[in-house]
Amino acid sequence: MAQMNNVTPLFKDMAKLEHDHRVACQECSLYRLCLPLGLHNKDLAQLDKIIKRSQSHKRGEALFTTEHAFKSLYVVRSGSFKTTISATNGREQVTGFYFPGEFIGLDALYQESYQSNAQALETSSVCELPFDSLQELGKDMPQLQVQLLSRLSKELSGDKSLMLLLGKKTADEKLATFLLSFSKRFSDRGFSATEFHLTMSRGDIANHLGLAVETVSRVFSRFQEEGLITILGKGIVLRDIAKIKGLCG
Amino acid sequence: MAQMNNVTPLFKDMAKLEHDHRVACQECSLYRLCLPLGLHNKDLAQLDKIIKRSQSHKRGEALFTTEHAFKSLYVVRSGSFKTTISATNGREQVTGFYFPGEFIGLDALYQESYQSNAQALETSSVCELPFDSLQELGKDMPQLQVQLLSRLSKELSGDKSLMLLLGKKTADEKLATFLLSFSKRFSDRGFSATEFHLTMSRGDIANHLGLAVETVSRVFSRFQEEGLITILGKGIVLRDIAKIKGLCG
DNA sequence: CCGTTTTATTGATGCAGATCAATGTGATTA
DNA sequence: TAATCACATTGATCTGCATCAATAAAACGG
Repeated sequence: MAQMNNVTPLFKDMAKLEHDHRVACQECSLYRLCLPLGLHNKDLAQLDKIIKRSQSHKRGEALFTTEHAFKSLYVVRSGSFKTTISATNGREQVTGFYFPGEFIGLDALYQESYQSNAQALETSSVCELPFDSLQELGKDMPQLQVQLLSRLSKELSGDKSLMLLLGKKTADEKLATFLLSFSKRFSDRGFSATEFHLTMSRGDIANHLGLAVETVSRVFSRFQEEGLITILGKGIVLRDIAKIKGLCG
Repeated sequence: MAQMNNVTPLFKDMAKLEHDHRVACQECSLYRLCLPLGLHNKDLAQLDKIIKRSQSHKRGEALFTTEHAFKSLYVVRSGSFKTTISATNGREQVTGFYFPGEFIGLDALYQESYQSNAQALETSSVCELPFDSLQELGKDMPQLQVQLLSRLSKELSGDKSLMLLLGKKTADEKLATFLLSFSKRFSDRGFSATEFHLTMSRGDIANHLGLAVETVSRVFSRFQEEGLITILGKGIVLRDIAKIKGLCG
């Protein structure tokens, strides 16, 4: 944990924080953001046993797709991922971005089949939770179930906000909201709330927010002219958070 | 159950199906769509004990709002509801419509506070599940937890599809998708897949799909001209499901 | 390191759907 | 059953953002 709180250099992003893949939950820097929160030591040890700590996934590599058989839930360990779903005609929607400590695959529980595709945005690693084992474990560990419910509920709540964003907000509001949401998530993880890297492409951002790439570029440029932010390629500095907040609608 | 499967008259909507508020889960016509599915008799009896079967809510009445203290989850028993969230500036987004057997309030679990407002669209009733009791019960009833997880996951999955709809679909595609989703939900409940009542206003539909009321009206009218549907006020007849499917994108 | 490809920016134009406006229709109440 | 009110339809106009087009600047592979 110390590891994370001490590191907030300019544009040092989370991918840099790779650590030993085998470190147990107790020692993991993500502990306080992650599933095991609130479990007793004994339970934690049991959970620890079923977790597979996978090798890293390279940028662009799929963690899973809707074609794969459902087997596991995943928690991001380092790096970042995006999830997408596709319409029959090939159009895609980026349904979410995922950072360390966040769950991927929760929408697969119902039907026990992946409903989306998950792809690494940079070199990233995950903790794999085989669903069978997790369910088995859950039978004698109500606290674990509660945690899972809580995670699902949190994502649900976030998705409802995204519906508001997609359905009712202007391009400016969408991007302001997007920037603040990232700011919050980075700062929750011990990083700067005002300076960070966007690990995804402008295309991914645009897609996620229901905009065209060109619009994202233009709005970012204008925000910069207006002194709200500074853009350095994928790096962003928030210069006036108050004003950005005012733009969220 | 018989009750529901036998009833598919033209435009007889679900509100008409009101039944004794005190009927137990075992005898409830919604059993096979509802939470208790898969519970043993003994567990079911226990669940039954904590459920409060509320009096009916009139059209427009709030089931809960974000102002209320979180206390319970709800399952629609008869009628229908909508949920909304509001932006700071007063704009609202209709985040969902809910029919018998469907859960309301799942996004409140995380934070244990209601994140949305729920309102009856017609005279409706619910089964109230006090969260404390539910959690208590869940400790010795893993199957119940699994059911809850499954419900949450289903809603999550639906919301992701809605993100695709809101972010990437045209007005025609949105409305075609909307009509088919309702067709499916009605037919799942033993009603006609081709003839049903829309219990919500055009405004609610428009809002939910990220459109203006006028657009909804216009597209419905054009769909009618093209022989896809027939409109009789709030009543809808789907005349060419295949073609409507083709329009969903 | 250079050539190639991908991604991002900036400008010019077009259009789907919003907004504005007027009228119609069905519900509710007295 | 008329009066009122909320909701729905239809037409005319406007606009935010998409799309098209042309560079520019990174990222990548050899």
